[in-house]
Formats: sequence, structure tokens, C-alpha cells
Amino acid sequence: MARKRGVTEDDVVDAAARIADSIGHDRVTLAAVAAEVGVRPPSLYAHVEGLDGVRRLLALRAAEEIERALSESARGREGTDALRALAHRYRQFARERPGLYAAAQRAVRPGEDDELYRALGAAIVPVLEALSQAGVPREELVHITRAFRSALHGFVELERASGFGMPESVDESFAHLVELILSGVRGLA
Amino acid sequence: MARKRGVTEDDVVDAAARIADSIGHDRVTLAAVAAEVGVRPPSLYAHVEGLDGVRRLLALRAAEEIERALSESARGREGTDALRALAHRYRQFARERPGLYAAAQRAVRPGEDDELYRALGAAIVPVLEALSQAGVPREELVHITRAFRSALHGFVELERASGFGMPESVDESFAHLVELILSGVRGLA
DNA sequence: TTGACATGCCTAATCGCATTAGTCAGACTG
DNA sequence: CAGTCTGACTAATGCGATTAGGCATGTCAA
Repeated sequence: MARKRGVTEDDVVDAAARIADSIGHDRVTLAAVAAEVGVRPPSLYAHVEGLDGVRRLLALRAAEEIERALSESARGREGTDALRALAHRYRQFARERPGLYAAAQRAVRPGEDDELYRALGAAIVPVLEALSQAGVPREELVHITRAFRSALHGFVELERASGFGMPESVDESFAHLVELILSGVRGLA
Repeated sequence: MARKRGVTEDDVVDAAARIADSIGHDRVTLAAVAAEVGVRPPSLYAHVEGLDGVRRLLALRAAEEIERALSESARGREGTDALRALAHRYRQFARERPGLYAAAQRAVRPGEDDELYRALGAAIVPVLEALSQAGVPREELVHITRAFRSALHGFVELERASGFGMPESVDESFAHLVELILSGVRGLA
């Protein structure tokens, strides 16, 4: 009754994203995706390059959305304000879209799959720009960006794995972490 | 000729650890482990509780080894010296035993599997102790421990995923990150 | 309007891995 | 020496990925 036009690649990625966010990135199987889009598993091969292709497209989608979320959060802010906003938005994204966030953690080396490599790199450009704008000297920029990103990613990852056993507020810990990094940034600027 | 005494649980975990470190934690399958210990897959069920059991034991093993490595690295040092040593040992461990390190990232919540939960928590006790010894006030201790651990874990994780595309030295970035955290610690002590 | 062609989905079949059931031989004990 | 326990094995099931081959429907030119 409904679908005359067939399934598209976007439909597949949308379905995969829904599954990833609801039951986990590791539960994204072709069988599950096929069921979600209303088709038999083999039919997906007409649209994507197998399971690995789905994961790759999901990583690409994740990179785009993270980049968008981050740049929006920094828009209109400057210096450490922008950085603070970026940090909190980063964590918010990871909590709201856990599957998509996980999809973005795909390991890619420069040689293979340049498109994905570039997209994942672009996702943190807003952080780099904000740090630069905040006055971090050029020689330190890459190091500080790595530090900032490591802190955010590590926190979010440990939080997801329920690695924080103590009763202290996790929100407060995150705020402390962000301020710690920001004071380091101020020290350099 | 050799094996009269049958396979033991430890043999299985040893084999799984070898596989994890050599080809990746996600490639630890019962089929691979069975081949490694020289037995058919179903035979493993006499020693471990399926694939999930192997992963759990591997996480337990990982927690022990991380704890041992960290406490040894801090032994005989004090204050920020101890913390610096811990940080570098942490990264070294993750690089040398990637599969075991990955195994320790298993998500566990307090209710289920208290033994593993406690073991994973114990792994970072050396960090907590060193921070405390370095003069971090009690109210800040948990937050700073979380920050320290987040930074280390995040860095190591991004490094593994080849997330650092820029040509700048990754060793140097790590050193910067550690010093940034340490200056935060000094600010509190 | 019609028939060749392309598109997209389907069924059938294969393969690898996890897991369960049921069997068997050898080591250990009384 | 017989009984029993242990630990490995083969057989069988189920699920997910993937490939091969076939069928229906919609497009488009003559």
C-alpha cells in the first residue's frame, strides 16, 4: 500500500542509527536493519556494501552530526565560553545518541578510506577553532586539542561503561574536568 | 606425549589473552580459543561459561594486571612523580597489551557481577592513592581521580583508533596532557 | 501501446560460530 | 577389579552474513 519507491541508502542508515541508539552499536546486524526497514537481509546488498558498509556509513553519519552539534554549540560564543559549551555539548551528544557516538569511534588509518578519515577529523574542527580563537599558540594547538578531546572522550566512555562507581555526582565531576582543562588553556593563552 | 592433565580455566584465559593481544579483543571467539588450546569448541564449556564467560574472565585478568602494573610503577615515588609514573605506565600497558586493555573496558553495573565490578574498581586504586598522597583534598579526590582516568583512557583509546591524524608527536602530546592534569592537581594540593 | 531492459526484492543455499545434547574412554577410588 | 567421575568428542540446532539466481514491476523508446 505504501512503499512504491524502494528503500534508499539513507533509509538503511537511518534504521541502523535507530537500532544503534536504542539497543547498542554492537547490535547493529544486517538482520536487524533489514527487519527495521521492512525487507529481507539479502535485499540490503542492493543498497549498501554488507554489514561493514553499514557501519562505515553510520560512522560517516555520526561524524556529520557530531560536527554539526559542536559547531552549533559554539556559535556566538568566544574563548573559554565557547570551549565550555563545546565540552558540554559533546557529552550531551554521547549520552543522547550513544549508538551514533560509538559508530564514530571506528578506527581508520589515513591510507584506507580517506573520505571517512576526513569526516571524522572534521568532527573536531570546531574544538580546534575554538582553542585557536581562545588564544592557544599555534605550536600548542594540536597538543591541546588532543588533550581536550581525550578528556572528553575518556569521560564519556567511562561514564557509558558505568566505570564511575563512587556516589559523587558525575555531572559535577565533568564540570570539574572541563574547568581543569580550561585553566590549562588559560595558562597557555 | 604432553598433556595428560587436561585444560584448565587458566589455560583458556591465557589463550584468550594471547589472541586478544595479537589480533584484537573482538576476534576472541570460542573457535579461536579452542584452536589455541588444542581442543574442540564444545570442550571449552567444561571450563568456562561460554564466550561471555571467557570475556568476563579476561576482564578479571586484565583488571589484576593493570592494578599490578600501576602499583609497581608508583612504588617508591611520591607526589606528582608518582602520578607521572602512573600515567606513563598506564599508556604503556594499553599499548603493549591492547587486547587485555580492551577486555578491561567491559561495562558492568554494581548489581550484576560484584566480583568483576570490584576488580575493575581496584585497578585504579593506585591512582586514587597517589592523588591522595599528593595532597588532593578529600572532597576533590573522586572528581580528580575521574578526571585523571578519563584523560588517560581517552588518550589511549583515541591513539588506538588512530584518531590523531596530525603529524605532531603523539608522545609529546601525551606528556603535555599529563603535565596539564598535574598542574591542576598542584593547584588543589 | 508494447516489448526489451533495468531495478529491487525474494528464496535457496553456504559458511562460520555459539551452544546443547548425548556419548565414550581413560584416570581415580574403594 | 569394578564403579564413577572427568573431560574430550561428535552430532545437531540456530543465527547472522553473504552469494547466486530468479521473478515482478516500472521505464522508455519505437
